[in-house]
Amino acid sequence: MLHLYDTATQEVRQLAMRDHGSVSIYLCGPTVYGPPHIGHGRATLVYDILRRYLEWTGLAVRLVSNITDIDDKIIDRANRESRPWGDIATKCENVWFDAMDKLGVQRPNDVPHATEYVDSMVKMIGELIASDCAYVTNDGVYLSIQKVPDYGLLAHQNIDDMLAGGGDRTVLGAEQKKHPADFVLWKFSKPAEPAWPSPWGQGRPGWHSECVVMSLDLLGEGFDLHCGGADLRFPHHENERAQAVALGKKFAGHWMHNGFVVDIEGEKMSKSVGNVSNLLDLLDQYDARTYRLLLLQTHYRSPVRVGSENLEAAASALSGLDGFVVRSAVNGGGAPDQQVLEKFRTAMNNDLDTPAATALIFDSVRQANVAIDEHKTELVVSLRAAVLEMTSALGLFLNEVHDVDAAISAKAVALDAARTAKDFATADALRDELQSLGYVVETTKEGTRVRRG
RNA sequence: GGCGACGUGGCCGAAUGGUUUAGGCAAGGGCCUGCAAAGCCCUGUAUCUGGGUUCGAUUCCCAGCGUCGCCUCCA
Repeated sequence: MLHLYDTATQEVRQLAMRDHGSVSIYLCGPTVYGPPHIGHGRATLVYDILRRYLEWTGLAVRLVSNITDIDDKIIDRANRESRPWGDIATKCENVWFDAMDKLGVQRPNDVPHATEYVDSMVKMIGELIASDCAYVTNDGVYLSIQKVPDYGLLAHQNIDDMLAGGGDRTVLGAEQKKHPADFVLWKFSKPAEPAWPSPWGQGRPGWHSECVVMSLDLLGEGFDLHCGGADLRFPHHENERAQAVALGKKFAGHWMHNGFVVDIEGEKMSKSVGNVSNLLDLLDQYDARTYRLLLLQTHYRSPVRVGSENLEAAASALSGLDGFVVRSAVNGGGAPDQQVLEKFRTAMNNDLDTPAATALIFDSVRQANVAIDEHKTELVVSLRAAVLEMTSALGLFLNEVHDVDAAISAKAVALDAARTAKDFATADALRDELQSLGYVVETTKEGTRVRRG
């Protein structure tokens, strides 16, 4: 059974399932006001790997991930560029899913949008006011965190301590709030801003409300797992939870947070610092699988440097795996080595220990390469099948087919002919030509094999 | 100021109270090869500093130094 670190309890514990045989997961999705950066790529890849692995073990997974399509930043950009805010949200969402497709990240089962849930949020806020957990000020409706007994559970800090520090920061709307940490559920709109009706005045929902309403609507109370980047732990997830607690509803049973992508200096990539790298640029420069492999070689809770050095190293490793799959192709299939798969499960069930899992894959490849030389066909077949099984469980799909066109294949045939005729000058020229075109040229007894490097 | 994470070989990155401390990339030597490439084999005497606990610590405890994160929009 899968054991995962739970941010709420600060321990690795078994992921309990509300419904036998299926897992309900809510993942906080993007606010669509700009291009996705590589940090978004990490989060989505981590949870894509989790999802694929769970499905591989035979579980049914329902993954809900939202799109925040109304937010101050979207409005700001719309104002700056004199464009309709909805236009920005729609375009950014399209760019987002294009990037996800390229990354090989599967679509969530449900993609709720904040704007589709405004009525539900208004209803929820009404309930919170009715139960005296929320109150109206001159600029919106706020949740009173003092009504939430264990507020600070995910932050692992009591409110007083949190407020004691960071005193140099301005508290938004402080003069109207009952407590500095109270957060906005509904923001009254200014003229010309997008607005929805509510009993308290025209406005728009606050950021933290949508996920509560959508997760409870689509997954129901007490769903299994809530995940997102470590920066969402507080205040976003804390505040989501606070609303659910105030409503008297059972919320997520387990909280999972992935670590950051950091820059070359080791600093977190952050929009406010301005050191973010565009995910689309990375996808232009590298095979998308390279990023997935790099992340697999790092534990999901550790920070990871995504720079050219690490990406190049992962690219070389990936090339080796692709080469293996082609080299080890033999006629007739076979069952995967069960011992290897058992080790794989053990690693993955241990808080998604993908570094150990990838080490196992590389070990299996090496053993299989030895078996090829020793003509131990059965072993080759079972190890190869295990490697393909594991990599596909992680969403790392290896190139099983030669992706070379006829002209290139013809050169490989000509190269073999030249070698047979001991015309090494011609053979070397052909090989240089192929290599300069970016191909890896492998000489074997069965003939020259050419593949993309 | 509060809370938390971390400091492992040339680089990345796991694990662990003790005979043989993953894996990847890079490097050197070898096998193979017409020569290469790919693959395989071998090599590098890695655990921030100082104390403590222990028969024994990289691992546990304390202190120090350093890095990073959260406390504010952020995956």
